[in-house]
Amino acid sequence: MEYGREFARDISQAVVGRLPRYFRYLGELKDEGVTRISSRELSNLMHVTASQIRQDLNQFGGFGQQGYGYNVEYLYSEIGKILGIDETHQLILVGAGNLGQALVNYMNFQRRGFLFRGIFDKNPALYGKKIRDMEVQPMENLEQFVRENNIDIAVLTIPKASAESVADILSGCGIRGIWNFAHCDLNVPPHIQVENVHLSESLMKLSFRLKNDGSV
Amino acid sequence: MEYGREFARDISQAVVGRLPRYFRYLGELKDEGVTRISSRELSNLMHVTASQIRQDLNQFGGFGQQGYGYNVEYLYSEIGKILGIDETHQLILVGAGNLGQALVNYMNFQRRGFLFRGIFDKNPALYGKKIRDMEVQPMENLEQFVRENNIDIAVLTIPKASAESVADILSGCGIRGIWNFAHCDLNVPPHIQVENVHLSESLMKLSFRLKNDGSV
DNA sequence: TAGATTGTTAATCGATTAACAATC
DNA sequence: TAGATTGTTAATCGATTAACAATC
Repeated sequence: MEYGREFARDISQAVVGRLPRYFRYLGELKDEGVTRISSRELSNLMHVTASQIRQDLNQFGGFGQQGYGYNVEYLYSEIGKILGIDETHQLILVGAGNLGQALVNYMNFQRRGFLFRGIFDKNPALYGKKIRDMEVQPMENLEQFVRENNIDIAVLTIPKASAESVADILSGCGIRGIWNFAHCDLNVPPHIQVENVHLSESLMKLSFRLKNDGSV
Repeated sequence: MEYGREFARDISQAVVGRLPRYFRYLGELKDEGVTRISSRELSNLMHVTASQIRQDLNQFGGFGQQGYGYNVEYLYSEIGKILGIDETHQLILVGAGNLGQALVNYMNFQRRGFLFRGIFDKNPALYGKKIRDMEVQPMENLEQFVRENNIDIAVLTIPKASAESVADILSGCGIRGIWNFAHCDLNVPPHIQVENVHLSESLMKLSFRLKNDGSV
């Protein structure tokens, strides 16, 4: 089956947020050689209700079979398609600091078809530095590079001060999504998708729970 | 005002998830010298409803004043207390790979009172390596170090294969929270808080939106 | 005081769970 | 076929928004 625009407009963020986790569990089951699983078994494994699993999956179609359950390999592959990771994505890194370099060197993304094609930084001291077979380029090259290499996704690991202006440049040259690690929200046109990873906010949530839920 | 256990049990995750963002905006307003703000103004800035802001804040008390709005500095400081970042936290890093090293070198956490005290790895080649004035230690030292230094939070940047066993060790020696970057869910006793940062899942969500919401 | 804006209750909306008929 | 389990509708629950009286 093929997935795309037509139906997905009204998939709630709650559902989208759970899909990668289903994908992860199904991948592990597949690796363990499990061939079929019922929503009930999966619910025990994942600590969510079987109802929710069936409800979520049925947003995209009937992948199961009454009396049998779900074929693990098939469901895994279908969710992969829904998530769009049956296709490869072209990435660039903007901001070659510690975090940026760590992300580029992180092999797991490549395995899923997220391929880094270029690295940019405004610090001249880094120009030409090789990180994973790519040389850090000056920001001036950014626009042309994105156009010429059909880059889909820009990974933003720069200080918030410059994030907004870089996002503007990116928006203007055909990028489709921004994976934003800068500590700010980005204002971009609606056809550009932004996924934020706000690490300090994540740490603050943990801090809150330490203070409040901790040691009952 | 002091915050803590007694009331916070029933604060929903939705609210907790928004607190750090309020905190960020208020911090910026404070830095800009803004002294007061109404829920309506803040709502325009943050693109959420004024109702939600007032509703969220009133879970913790009445911080505003009718006819006036909220005092920025006061509200900022109160949310800081609610989040528990008026106190310092003692952290260790477990897993001194690229990502782990990047996190340790990231100064922003320190600014908020999250202080790295030790670094551990199971790779002997790294023992003694200095990262930000700390030497990488063998895993054997972990338990004693946590106890002796009153470590609150362990940052887990290790492969999923060893994550569960390390989480078990940590659970047993007085750690209170785990900031988990490993690609798996952790089974820990209920008094231990886990905050997951699943980077590949975040990237998959972006991929989904690229495929589905993209270019209307 | 009059105007503004909160704190809070009530109404709405959406997401989760339960139930069960359909069906493999 | 009988048993199991889905797909899907209906019921419940929780979160968001609207409204407004209280009050600075």
